Amino acid sequence: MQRNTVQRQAIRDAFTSTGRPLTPQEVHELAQESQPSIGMATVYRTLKALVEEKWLIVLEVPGEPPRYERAGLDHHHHFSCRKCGKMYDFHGCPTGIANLVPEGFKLEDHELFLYGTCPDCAA
Amino acid sequence: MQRNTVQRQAIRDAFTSTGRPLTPQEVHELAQESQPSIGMATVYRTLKALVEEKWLIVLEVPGEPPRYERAGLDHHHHFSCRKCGKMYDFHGCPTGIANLVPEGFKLEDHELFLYGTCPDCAA
DNA sequence: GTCGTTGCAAAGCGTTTGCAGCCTA
DNA sequence: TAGGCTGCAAACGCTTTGCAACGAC
Repeated sequence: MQRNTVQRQAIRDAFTSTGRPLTPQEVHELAQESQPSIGMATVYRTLKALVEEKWLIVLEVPGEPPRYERAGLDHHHHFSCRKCGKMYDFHGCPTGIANLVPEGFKLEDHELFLYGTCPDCAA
Repeated sequence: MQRNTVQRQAIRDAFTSTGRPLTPQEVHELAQESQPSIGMATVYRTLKALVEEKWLIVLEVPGEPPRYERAGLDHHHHFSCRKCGKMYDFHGCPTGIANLVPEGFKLEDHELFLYGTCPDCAA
């Protein structure tokens, strides 16, 4: 990512203005608001480049297309609301994860997804 | 699923003999051991049918193709080996998951994925 | 014999890549 | 001006679907 083009600025703006994890589709639609002729290939190439330079990270979600969000957040997990589909960050980890793996398995990392209802939808 | 064909029996055998979650690819390879001419289309169609009749359930994994495993198992989670890509079940849950969610969120379910090295690959 | 099932090939669908022209530095 | 970047279209990998032949009941 050596040159600062209007397409790349439009993609970065999509993240800074929304402040939530976005799918490539969402990025494309948001970027088209300022750059109507931008193509999906550019979106994918730019997302990949922004991940490589650690401006974005990939958020893989079970059963959904990958989302991208701003890098630099602390270790956290995600809560997915089953009513509105929005995804929220939460901090902290359950204790004793290391004790769960059977003999012989070497644990390196973990990923926890919580599902339920968010405050907005519970009201 | 009205007729019991040799192809369907081969697919069911793949699950009963391995006892772990399988990708469509793995199912195809295992089924080919007894039915070499079986096609991927049949695998996909049969997996879909077995899910509909609740003999299998779909296991969606972040960043990986979906896997299928026997329905009716106890509550459990999954360990994914980063070397060979195989997925294993393990039982038990970390404690205190309910305490992680912020005020106002209603927790209904959770999914935990562990990543590391399996005993076969650690050797 | 019926008609559910199969294998093949083609079609979809989201993502990646090749390429000629564009435009930033 | 050089060469990184873009848009288009073709290629790709995985999954689904159309269809004629097959075979379980």
